Amino acid sequence: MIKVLIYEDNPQLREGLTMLINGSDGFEVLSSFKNCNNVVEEVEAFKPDVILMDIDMPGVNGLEGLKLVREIDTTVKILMLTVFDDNKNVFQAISSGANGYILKKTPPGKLLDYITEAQSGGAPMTSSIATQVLKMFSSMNNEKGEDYNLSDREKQVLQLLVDGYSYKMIAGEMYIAIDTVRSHIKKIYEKLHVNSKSEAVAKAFKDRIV
Amino acid sequence: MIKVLIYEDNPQLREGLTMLINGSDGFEVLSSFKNCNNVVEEVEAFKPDVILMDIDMPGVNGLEGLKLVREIDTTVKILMLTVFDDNKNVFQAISSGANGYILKKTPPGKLLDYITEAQSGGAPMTSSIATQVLKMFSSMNNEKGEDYNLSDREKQVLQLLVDGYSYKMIAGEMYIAIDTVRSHIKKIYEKLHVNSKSEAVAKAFKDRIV
DNA sequence: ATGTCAACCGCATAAATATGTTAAACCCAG
DNA sequence: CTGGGTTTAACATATTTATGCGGTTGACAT
Repeated sequence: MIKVLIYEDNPQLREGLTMLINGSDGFEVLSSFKNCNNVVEEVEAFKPDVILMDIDMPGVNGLEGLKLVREIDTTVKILMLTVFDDNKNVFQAISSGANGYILKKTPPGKLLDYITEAQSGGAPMTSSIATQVLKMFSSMNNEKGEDYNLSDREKQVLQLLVDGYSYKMIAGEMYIAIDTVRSHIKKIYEKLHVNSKSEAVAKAFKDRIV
Repeated sequence: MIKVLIYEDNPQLREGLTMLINGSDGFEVLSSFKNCNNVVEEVEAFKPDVILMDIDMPGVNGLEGLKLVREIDTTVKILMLTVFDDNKNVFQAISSGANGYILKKTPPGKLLDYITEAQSGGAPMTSSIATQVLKMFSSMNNEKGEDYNLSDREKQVLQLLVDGYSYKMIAGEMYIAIDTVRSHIKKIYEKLHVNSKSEAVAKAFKDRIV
């Protein structure tokens, strides 16, 4: 018997979900709520296996609720429910520890599958959500920005700058004169189109030069 | 009719997949190969809708094959097939632009669903894979290191430093005196245990304060 | 009421950085 | 062998940054 808790502000949908789940063998809705205002106490009291959590709710919304629950319980499975496959929310939810992310238009039969899947350690996702997740991932690693074609020596200097070295320390580290360090850095600034050390460092991080 | 190309070194499995797919309405296997040695030419010649790509193959393996195909065709759907839900490979594959990642133990019926799903823009994943993907994501964003408990104003100053502002510009932007900016920055340095602007910027990036 | 803390501001000085110009030595490709 | 890029280096100067000290105000908690 999978014990479910529901958070959903729309009364019709809340009732519909409750009936669907309660009417199916092996599932039981412990209770349902229209917001997350007391989510911590409720989860502690009911000890559910799976939580269905709407994203858009008045009061404490689903994303905040998710974080609150995760602070006190890292094992309960949490399925986020939403109408839109909105990039920002998806990212937020999965980095906060949601176990799955499904659209409300999911057919009832599928929903039960998803709950079961979540309960047994899976990560159910509507395929449009999964697509988003993959896109995020590949964009995170493919945007390696322009190639500023820094020379070897310049890359080395930039690396030391990023590590917090002063000109003097770089000169010492690289066995060259401080004026040479200046020369290199000026060249680096030209190539990166910046004009201060901290801008160069920031750019190095952003464009993953380091 | 969804046109499929198969790359799989095991002859039994290759034949099995071909028969399964060819024997189903709406699917057609254009051809199948035991490695990716000529993958570019083959994809260009057959113009498939979906490619089933095994990961472990002698010669050019599936991950390399994936990259090669993506260099010449960014629209064909590529489903990776594997025996293990190995973390490293999953990461590699999705950052190289795979559309889905499924285990070989997937039942035949499901496999056809997955192919259809991929063809229509979805991102089919076995649920164990999906779990991995979510885990990767949350681990990437939860390691935010210590909390340096910067005040609101200090965070704001740090943000502007990261954006490459000088003290003077920050003063202008925040409508405060430059000496106040100095005060804030000194406090920030204390809290972050650094003693230069660029170190602070680097730390801001590393610890995801920004 | 008293203490703490964030936020604000000023003055002074030393150190670091940014910018400019110039130039020798080297290697590589056309 | 000539032009281009890299690496090295020096000199000069203006600006920015780092650090020290000091201070007022207002909010908030004990």
